[in-house]
Amino acid sequence: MELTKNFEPALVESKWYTHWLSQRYFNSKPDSRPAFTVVIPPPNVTGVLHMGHTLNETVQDILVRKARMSGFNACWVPGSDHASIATEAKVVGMLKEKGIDKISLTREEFLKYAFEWKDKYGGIIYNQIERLGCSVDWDRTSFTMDDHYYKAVIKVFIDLYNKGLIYRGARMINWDSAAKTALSDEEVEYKDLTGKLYHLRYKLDIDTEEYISIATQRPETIMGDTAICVNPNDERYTHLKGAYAFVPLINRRIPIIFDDYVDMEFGTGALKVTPAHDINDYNLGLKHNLEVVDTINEDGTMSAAAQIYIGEDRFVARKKIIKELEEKGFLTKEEEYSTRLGYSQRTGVVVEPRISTQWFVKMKDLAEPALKAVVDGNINIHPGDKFLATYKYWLENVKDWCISRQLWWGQQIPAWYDEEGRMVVAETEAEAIELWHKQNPQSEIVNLKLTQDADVLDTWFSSWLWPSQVFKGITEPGNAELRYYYPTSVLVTGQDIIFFWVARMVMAGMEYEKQIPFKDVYFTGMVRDKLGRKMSKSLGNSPDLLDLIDKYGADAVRFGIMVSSPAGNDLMFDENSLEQGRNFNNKIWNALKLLKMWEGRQSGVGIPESGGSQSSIDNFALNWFENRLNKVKADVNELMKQFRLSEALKTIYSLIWDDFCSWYLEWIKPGFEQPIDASVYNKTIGYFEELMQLLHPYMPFVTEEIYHLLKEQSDDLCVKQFTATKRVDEKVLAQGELLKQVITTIRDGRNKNQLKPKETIKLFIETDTVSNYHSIENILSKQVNADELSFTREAVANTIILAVEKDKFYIKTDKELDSATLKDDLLKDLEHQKGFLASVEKKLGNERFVQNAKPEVIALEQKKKADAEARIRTIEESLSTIS
RNA sequence: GGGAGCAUAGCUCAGUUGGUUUAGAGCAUCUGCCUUACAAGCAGAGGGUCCGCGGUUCGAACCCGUGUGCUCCCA
Repeated sequence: MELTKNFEPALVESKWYTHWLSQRYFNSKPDSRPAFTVVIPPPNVTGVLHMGHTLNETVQDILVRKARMSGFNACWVPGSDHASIATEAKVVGMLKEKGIDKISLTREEFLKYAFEWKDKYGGIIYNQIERLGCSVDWDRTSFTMDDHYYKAVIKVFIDLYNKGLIYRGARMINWDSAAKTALSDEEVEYKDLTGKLYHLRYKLDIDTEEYISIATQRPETIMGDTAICVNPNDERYTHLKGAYAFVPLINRRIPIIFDDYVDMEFGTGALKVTPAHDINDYNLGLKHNLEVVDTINEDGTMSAAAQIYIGEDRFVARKKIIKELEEKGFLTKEEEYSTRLGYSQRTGVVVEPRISTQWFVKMKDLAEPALKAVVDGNINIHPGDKFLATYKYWLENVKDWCISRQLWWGQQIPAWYDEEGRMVVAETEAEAIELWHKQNPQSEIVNLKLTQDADVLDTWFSSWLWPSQVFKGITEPGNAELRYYYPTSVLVTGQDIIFFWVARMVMAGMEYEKQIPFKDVYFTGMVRDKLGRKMSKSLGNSPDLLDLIDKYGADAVRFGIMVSSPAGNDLMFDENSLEQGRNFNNKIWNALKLLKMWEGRQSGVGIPESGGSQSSIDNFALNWFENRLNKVKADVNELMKQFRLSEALKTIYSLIWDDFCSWYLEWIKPGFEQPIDASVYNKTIGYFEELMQLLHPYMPFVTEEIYHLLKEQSDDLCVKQFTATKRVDEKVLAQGELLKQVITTIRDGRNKNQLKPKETIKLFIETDTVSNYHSIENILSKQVNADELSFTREAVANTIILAVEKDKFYIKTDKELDSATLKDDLLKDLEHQKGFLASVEKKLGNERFVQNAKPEVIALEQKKKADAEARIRTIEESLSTIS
């Protein structure tokens, strides 16, 4: 079979993904094996996968594939959430393009459009997950608006309401005036910026022409002022007890009130109180029984209550009001002021604090078990040191969660109202009517008409049930699948949704399953661009995943993102690392091509006894590589257990590229057109298979392809089980390291003396331990192109002299040597060695060191000393032969 | 304003209870190679005041204090 010059991913990827699916390798059913369960954090249906998702999905696939190959029944559930606000905005936009106004539709009609939209665009992310090679169980794909899921959300709402953990009330909430809905605290993003502080004077209602000045950032809210507040200890204002002032422009008469909440130092020491538009003012208003005048409509325009600029946008109105205040002499001063503004995470508009009747979840009781689960170590957070504190802080200071949204796309709140506003909470209208009658037994109404609450629930109020409801844990409590798969094994997600999702999932898990939802949480970092900016849709700095896969191949993308992704740290994404991944593919591909060349040129059976130089090479090479492989397998297992996936990948990369390709294959490579020993060939194929297996979780496509090209296979790598690691012979590994070091040192010596690769040398070795070299001398001469190798007891004249540990190497060549350079190098080395020796001697000469240090540490220092002394002697002897 | 984290080679990062031959890797750079698997490659090399200062210790990249700079979370 003719193999292409380079590895070509495109065909291979679709071929194997289709094959894996047809074999149903990714489908899971409960059986006698232990379960390894992962639920995909639901990306929302509005988007495409950005690099952050790519990292997440790759990490999950690595863990899942590794588990699947290690005796676990791996179950990875894909899915997406309905993203209430974002999706509704997109659907409204799409309708607008069609000339349809949302208001002209009924809720049912609108939902039909929304589901159509979801079916059309929601599939994009699934296609991307597939292209990445993710081994998810597609039969289990879940969506937060599926029928059973909808029911679960409603059931939980009713349950929490009946437990008194959900209540309805008027509170100051975060209002998104673009989406026209309430937001939770977590959906508000604060940005620091420089604003302006306007000093305004309010005329006092007294006989003389006297004013009181206040400072505000929001002059457009003055029409909502219902008091001016000063500190009772502020002597500037004590004479104003019981006085009134007039709001500029509209002349409303408002009282001067006294409260030590006001900071005397800030601004003018007088505060305008606008209870409808500021949370602190609201609280102040409650305390002092102030009127609430809401001057801003739900779309962010001025309301009739504002009396002026009615219908104008709040920011336009601000400009006009400032101008008018200035013209009429109320504006006395403007100053720069650094402040913080809240923006809606979903629509980007400035969030308006607004008094509104909404539904809330009481968080305190739910938070306690969620906190305990993590503090007690039942859930392990990785990297723990970094996020444990954040998690704890949030739960210890958690506030009630506003869960109602003034939207249609989502689970409609199961609360029902009669004409007088009396409310019952029930799943269906019929149940609601029944309940209403129970609660109002004296009523004689026959044809009771109830109206359902128009609002829907926050998307996160459905996502928090995810680990349990994807197995129908809420709707069919305690079912067999739930018992098998729950708690899930590990949750992989971005640190940015630790509150939105992780903490709340733990709450829901503890409340409904009485159990943690997952054993480990692995937080990936944020993906940033080369300039360190977070990749985001709005910045447009995230590359398109499918483009990257087309350009480099899925394996290379997976490699690139993992190799630069230390656990929990942000990663600077650079296409450079994908190139490295592609090159790695080719390296492996070329190793395959080399083996294919040998396939038809095998000789003999079994390794011959000592004799031919190649067979002695083979003996050592096989022995060494097998040990090396087992060592790395054990290391990789350990690293992966600790979620150090990036390091594990680097370890495998180096094993394949350096140990296997650069060293091992070169050692066993037969001479030009020479045959390879059949048993060596077969063992090498076996090693190659194991390497592919080790790498498979990271790079599934190229490894599966090569596994099948190596030889006729009866199974697929994808489900091939890892074998136990064997004991490692450290002595062989050490000998291998010595060999590598000697080869490198001699090659360096050759280079420095400008010996061309083709020029042969004669190598003399002076060593106390000749036996160390017996098994490796043939490899050595092959690798340094020596046509003669012998051992010597004394220095050889007119040679390049090199040293590794206590052994000396003399390179004899026909070429004239540059003795000056040689001498310089030796002198430099001598200086370094002497410095090193001095530091060791100083340590050993320190009485307190000898007294306090552990014996093995002292022994080590003594060995360092002896070695350094030996090296110094070698160098000095060498110098004397050059002179 | 409160809290957390980070600072090691040009870049991105390892460095696991303080002692692993006076700090390691990948990428980038430089030198030499079109050697028959691979130039998207091979063989080598150079490159560091472990952020500054102080302390603990026989011994500090590592522990403590402090300063500076950056990032994130919360108000």
